[in-house]
This record gives sequence, structure tokens and C-alpha cells, in this order.
Amino acid sequence: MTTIHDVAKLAGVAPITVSRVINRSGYFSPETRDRVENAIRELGYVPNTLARSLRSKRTNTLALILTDITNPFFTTLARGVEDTASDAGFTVIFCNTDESESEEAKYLQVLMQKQVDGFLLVPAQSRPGSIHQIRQHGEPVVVLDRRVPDAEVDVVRCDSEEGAYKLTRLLISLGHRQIAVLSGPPTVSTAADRVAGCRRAMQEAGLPLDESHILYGEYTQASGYMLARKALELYPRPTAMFAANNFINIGALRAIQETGLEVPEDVALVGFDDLPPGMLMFPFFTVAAQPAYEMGRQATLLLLERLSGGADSPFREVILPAEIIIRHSSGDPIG
Amino acid sequence: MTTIHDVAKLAGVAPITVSRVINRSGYFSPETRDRVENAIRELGYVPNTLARSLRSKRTNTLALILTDITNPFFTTLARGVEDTASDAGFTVIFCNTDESESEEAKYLQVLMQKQVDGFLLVPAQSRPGSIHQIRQHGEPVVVLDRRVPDAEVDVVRCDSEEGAYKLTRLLISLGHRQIAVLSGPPTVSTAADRVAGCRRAMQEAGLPLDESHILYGEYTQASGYMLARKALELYPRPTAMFAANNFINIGALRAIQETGLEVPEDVALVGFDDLPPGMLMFPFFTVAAQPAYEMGRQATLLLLERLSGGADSPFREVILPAEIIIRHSSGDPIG
DNA sequence: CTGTTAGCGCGTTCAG
DNA sequence: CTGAACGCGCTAACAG
Repeated sequence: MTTIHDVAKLAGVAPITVSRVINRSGYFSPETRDRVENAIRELGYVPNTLARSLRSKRTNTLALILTDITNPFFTTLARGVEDTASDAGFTVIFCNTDESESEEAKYLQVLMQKQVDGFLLVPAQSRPGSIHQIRQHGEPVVVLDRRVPDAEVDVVRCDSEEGAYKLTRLLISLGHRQIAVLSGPPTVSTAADRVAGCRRAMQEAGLPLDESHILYGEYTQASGYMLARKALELYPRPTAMFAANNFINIGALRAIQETGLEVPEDVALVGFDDLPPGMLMFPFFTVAAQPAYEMGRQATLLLLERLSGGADSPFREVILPAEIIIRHSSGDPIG
Repeated sequence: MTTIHDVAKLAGVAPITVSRVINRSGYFSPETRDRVENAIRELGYVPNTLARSLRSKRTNTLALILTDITNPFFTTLARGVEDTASDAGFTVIFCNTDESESEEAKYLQVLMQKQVDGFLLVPAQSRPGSIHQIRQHGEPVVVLDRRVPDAEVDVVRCDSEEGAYKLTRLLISLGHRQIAVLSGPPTVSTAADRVAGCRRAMQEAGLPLDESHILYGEYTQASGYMLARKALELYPRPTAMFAANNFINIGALRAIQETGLEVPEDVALVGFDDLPPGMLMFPFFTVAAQPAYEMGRQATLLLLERLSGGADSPFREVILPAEIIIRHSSGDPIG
């Protein structure tokens, strides 16, 4: 391995001069710069970030901890993070917890050891433990996508309650009275908020949401399938369903169609999260689309701001609106 | 920030003793271990991996450079890598090049600076430059998914030629004579190999593949759409199409259906890469499924082997078979 | 079983 | 504009 010393020797200067040329810091004459740069090229020298970071206490690395990398919502969000961080000269380490708190804890440990400069966290559960742990180590965190009660922390998320409210109002305006809600884990804030939004719309319309019509599961396609099967057994059978995320939505569609029913003719279906154009054959679902890329971008900007001096400003909560996209799955007015 | 010295002082031992307890290296009595571990807990001490790696020359980190993280084939492959590396105590840094050689070069630079222990590389183009660059720095590489001509290197890939051959034979056995090939970039080995497999099957059947029926594009849904549109304008119109990957497949399906034609009744469609169960509403495509997870796993094992002493054994090429899964899109025997 | 010494590769500090 | 000395936090090598 060639070091800064080898370069210095070949260029006939002191190591620190090489350092200055590499980092464009301090002063150096054009000639020494050329000599140094030639030596670097000749030796194929690559600076050792480890040593640099050990000294400078900055790794220029951010950690992005999320719950499901196979979900296109998170993939898009991750791109927003990556692009923004990359523009600022930061590297991003991605970690996947599969909604497990113990996985989250394990990654936290590893990442703190790696001295990452800051954390972008989609919390596996709505508890502030991880946030405290990071804080104790003195590093900034921005929470993404979800609320964490009782935690003083920056948050960038989408307005789940409002999005669910609007989708449910749409269903009501189309004449639906029996609506089933296929939700995610009640411990995850987005799932809770989306149920709350549905409930508000129903109550406003004087149609109190029967508790038996709120079904909790997980944010997976398999769970969506199961929840929809259950919903179809309710009496009277729901004429519409609200799916709390994209995977639940797909699973529900499959369950409904397998039963011999049609969407939207027999059962209208709306849900959270849009699917990328390449993923389904036709844009079909009426959805509340979250600005995933923008969420990633804004969270990263906030974190970078904290890193460059803004450590003490008050915590911020950025809430972006969901966009309602009406397609086929919500159907025409009924009854 | 608390260091190993703080822990040592509190525990009343030397720093090296703390190091030994943390790393379970060397000898220490149960009592000193307890004293050290208590001190660690009390101080909330987190070891600094940077310093450790600087000294030990190992980061326990692998780099996985791939071309499209939104493609489920690569997502699955990445999971295979992550799981295997994690079991061995290694962290993985994921990087996305979007098939761009300059992005690849940029990442290489950053990762070498970070002193990752080894590289898993899906080369953006079929040129050996990146591999030489890594080698020059003295680190092991395993190439994934694609061949790189003129490079002495470990490779783990799927038998694209054979998979394409089998799919094409299937089409021929169903009575198809006019087959269009919707391929990826000719510079990418998988695309070239899949075209070669199609050609072999056609020639064997005495049906030489007309060059006008081989269309090159990119491994994207948009490109698949365009290629299929072009293919539909050929005369005589192809009765079947072969798509060189999953995204091309989806794009082609959309193009065919938009033209008012049905798959498989009017045009049969087969392609490379299976889609995960959650992604499409019904398993529909007849495909050559690559063992993506297993490819990631084997490549990682190979790399880890190189890292633990096996640096000098001869280069290996692991070629895994694709599995032909017959579903609806290939249709019944025709005329 | 435990400790001392030294140095990994770099950049901060201060002195020319 | 350039350089020498020192130390970041940790562990290899060598005592004892």
C-alpha cells in the first residue's frame, strides 16, 4: 500500500504538502502541485479515508436505516437520499431492518462504531429508544416517514391522515357506505394515522366506522391478501376497501379477484402509495401517492444542515402532502 | 467521546486489556472481563472501528456495485450478498451505477479510499478497466452476473445462453417460426449471450434468425415497450417474442396489449428473469428464472474465501443454470 | 494472564 | 508558501 509518505518522497516534498494539495487546503505553488499530482498518478496513490477520518472526526458518511428495501416507496426515497447526499460529497450506507427492532439495534451499533456522521431513520416501531441511543453518542438523527411519540427530533413525513381522509371521502362521494380498512401494524404511526383519516371522513359523513371493519395486519402483499379475504366475509359485504399501503393493495386485489369478484365493479379499491410505472402492467390503482423522492431529499438536506453548524436550532417537523391520483380501481358512482 | 482509555481507567486495567476483552482475543480472567464489561456499559462506550481498521488493516466491509437497484433481480441478489456477508461478520456497502461506467469509476475511487476489504462487481460495461484498477490496489474482486472478456477474475453468473436457448426451443416446439428478439445493450454480456442462445435454437431447427428480428435496446421497461412496437411492425409480424430481461418483458406486454393484440393468443411472449410474487397480480410470464439469491450468496462466499487465505488459488467461474418456468404468456401450440 | 512500547496514515498546530 | 512535531483511537509485537 502506498501512503502519503511515498508520494512525498517521490515528489521531493513533505507529507503535509501532499495533504494540502489533495485537500486543496492551505497554500502551495503550482509547481509543487504538479509535482505532487504527477507522483500521485505515478504511484496510483489512493488516500486512506480511515486515517483521515480518525484525525478529522468526520467520515462524510450518512446512514439510512429503513424497514423494507423491496418496497418501491422506500427504494424511491432511498434514491432521493443518495442523490442529495452524493451532491454534498457524502456517502450513504443503506440498512434494512425488516421492521425488526432488534435488527435496528444491531445496525445502530455497527454504524456508530463506523462513526457515521448522521442517521436517517425509518423507525421499526414507534418507540424512541434508538433515537436516544444515537443522541447519547452525540450524532444527529432525522426520522423519516413515521412519527415517534415523546421524541424531540427532526421528522420528515407525509400527511397520512389527510391522504387517507381524502381517499375515503372519494369513496363516500361515489356512494360507498360499507368500507373496510386494511391496515398495517397498529404500532406503526403511518398505519394508525391512515386509519384515523378514514375514521374522520366516515364520521364527517355521519357513517361511523364499525370497528369490525378495521383490520390490522402487516405492510406486505401476503397480509393484504389475508385481510381482504377476511373483509369479504363481513356482513354486509363491504362495497369498497381502503388499503394502507401498496403491498396490501396488491394483495387485496388478488384476494378479491380470486373470489370471483371484479375491481371496481363489485368492490372498489383505493390505497396508499403509488407503484412505479414499470411495476404494473397498467396504472390501475386509485391512490394517495407519497412524494417519496422529495421526502428523502428534504430529510437529507435537514441532516446536512445539522452537520454544518445548525446543531442547536429547534427541531422541525416537515409534513408533505400526499397526492390523490384517481384511476380505475375506485370505479364509478354506485347505487 | 469516550475511548478505550476511559474504559481502561475506570476498570483499573491497561487499554490493551480492554481491547482483548472486546475482541475476545488473547487471554483475560473472568474477573477482569466483568470489570471491563461493566465499565463499558457504565460509560456507554462504543469502539471506534476507524482506529481499529487503521491498525488491523481490515475493515470487515465489502462493496457491492450493481447497475440497477430498482430491478428485483438485483434486489434479490443483493439480499443474498447481505445475508451471507452478515453471517460472516461483514458489512456491505451498496452502490448503484445505472449502467454508467463513469459512475462505476467514481464509486470505485470512494470505496478504495474507504479501504473496503473486497469488491463484488456487476460491471457496467464489458471492459476490464475497473477490475485492473481494483487489483492494482491489491484487493480481491468477484464479478457478478456478467462476463468480462480478457479478464482473469472470479465470476459468478447464470447460463444466459442456455436459458435463452431453452426458451426459444419452447417457442419453436409450440409452432412459432417468426420470433423477434428484444435484447438489451449489445455491449453487456448477458444481452449478447441471450441473443446467441436464441440464435442457436433457431439454427438447430433450421430456422435461421433474421437479423432484422434482433432488436437491441436497454434493460428498461421503456425500452421494452419501444422494441416491441418496432417488432410489431416487422413483416411478416412475429408470432412470438423473446425479451432479454424482466423489464423489457413488462414493457413488451404493454406495447402488445396497447396495439389491441392479446398475449399469448396473438403474440406469445417469453423472457429472462422471474418477477417476485408480490410484484405482479398474477404469475403470468413464462420465463428463464435466474437463481439471483444463490448467485449473490456464492459470489460472497468466494470473495470471503479469497480474504481468508485463498488469495492465490486459480480463478473460478461459477455458472448456475436458469430455471425454465412455463406459465401463460407462452401460450398453446399454434397453427 | 497483563502491561509497555510503538506506530497504522493522516491532518492540526505552530514555526519558519 | 513549506515543514516538523504531535496525536487521533486502537492493536501488533514483544515483554514479563
